[in-house]
Amino acid sequence: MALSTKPYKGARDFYPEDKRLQQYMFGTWRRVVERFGYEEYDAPILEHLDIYQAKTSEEIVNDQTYSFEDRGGRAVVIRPEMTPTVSRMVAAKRQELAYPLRWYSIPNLWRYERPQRGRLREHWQLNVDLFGVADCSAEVEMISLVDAIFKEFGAPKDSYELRVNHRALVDYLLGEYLGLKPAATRDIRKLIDRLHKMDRSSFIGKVDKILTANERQKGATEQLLAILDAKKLKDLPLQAQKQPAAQELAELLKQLKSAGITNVSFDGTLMRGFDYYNGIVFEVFDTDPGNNRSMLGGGRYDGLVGLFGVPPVPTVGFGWGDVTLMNFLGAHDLLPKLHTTTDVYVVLVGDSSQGAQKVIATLRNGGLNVAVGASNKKIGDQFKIADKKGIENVLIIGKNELEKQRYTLKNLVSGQELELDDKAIVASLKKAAKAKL
RNA sequence: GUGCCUGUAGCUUAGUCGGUUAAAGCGUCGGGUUGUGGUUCCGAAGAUCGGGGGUUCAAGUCCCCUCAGGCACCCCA
Repeated sequence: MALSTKPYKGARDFYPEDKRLQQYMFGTWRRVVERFGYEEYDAPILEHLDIYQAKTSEEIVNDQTYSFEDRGGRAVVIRPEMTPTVSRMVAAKRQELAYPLRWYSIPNLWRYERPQRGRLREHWQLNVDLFGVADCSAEVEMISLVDAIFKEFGAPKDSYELRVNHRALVDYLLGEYLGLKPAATRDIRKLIDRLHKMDRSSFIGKVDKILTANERQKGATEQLLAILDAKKLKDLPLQAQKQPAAQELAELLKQLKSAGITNVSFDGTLMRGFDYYNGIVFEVFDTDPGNNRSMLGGGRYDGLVGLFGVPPVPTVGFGWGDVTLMNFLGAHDLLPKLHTTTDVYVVLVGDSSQGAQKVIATLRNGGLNVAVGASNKKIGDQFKIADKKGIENVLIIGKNELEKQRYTLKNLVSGQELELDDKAIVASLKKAAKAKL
């Protein structure tokens, strides 16, 4: 029986052309995030199980992690998300770090689940966190940063939508305003999270099952629907609008507006799955109907660092998956044409290999990326290989060239051929490379 | 974990009511006289039709099982 050539289920091989795209995406992420003053960190892919048990989400920890016992009997997990890890790192150096702390990472994460569109078992995720800012200027920065990344990818404003909500506002509305008990609040919150996947009547049916007869009689169902239908903060009940959480959201929207970010709106149905969020939460949706899941999400989690036995640090962060980003870029025709990093392919004619070494070294010392063809192949074949690899320039080195110390440089795109000495080749190719940028 | 759908050359697919040696495009490889690719022309290789069982004179085609993949749910990036 032959071995399978497929990669592990839900994971991807990255052939050079795939890797090129990945590096484009990661490079764009890095560039913008660093423009906002964020610094890159990293951590091991394995973590202790218990750092997720505290605050992630029950289902992820129990059913969706790759977890095992190591040879020393320790409960180990392949990280399913980065937030607990970075919180652990901050907690470990809680006293010596200079706040606010701006950190980012692009880790690969694993979750054991059935793969489908926009969701694999292994994915890479841009994680950006701002530690030490308690007011909503942190959220303003975070969302501005997200918006700047979209612009850097060339995304038009109508291709994505930012939505915001506030955990404390949700708690107030469900708890104090509607008067629901904590257990019912939690169930309703989970139900709201799935609201857009069902029709209104089945949603109402499920709400009625959670509510007590007394609550239903008092009109809690209708009140809940009215809240969820709110398109703006001003559509909410007056008492709710006076809540600090609502005022914080209003402040956030106001500041984003003056930053020129207008495709952001309040969405009372936005919940987010992780239990650790305690303040403003936000998500970005692709407006293409083919990608109807949230592309990235985040929010405030002030309590997580404190779980490691140090004073808490107010924190806002988000995660953005490479799979959802790739689907987005594809749907909106934003994938760039990417080329090999090799500048020139040397075609050796006959027995010229030894004589060509000096020229090749000169090109490489001059900063060019040079791949060398096999001299036992026919010239036409070497050209074909260069062309297939997408290498734009071919340098022919044979007897004639070595005698004259001038070599034939051919551009495969334009078809133009030049006879130049080694210094002139370096200058010419460097100039061409520069013009491309 | 639950449900639905799909498996035919490396890839994308055609294959009639079950009927002889399973077809095409792309790709790959070779060639169109020995120092020029991409375009073009000629040619070749490449498929036990995912696997196993069954029905039948006859199965790529029908039935069952199984494996793999996709989609949806759950959850989430």
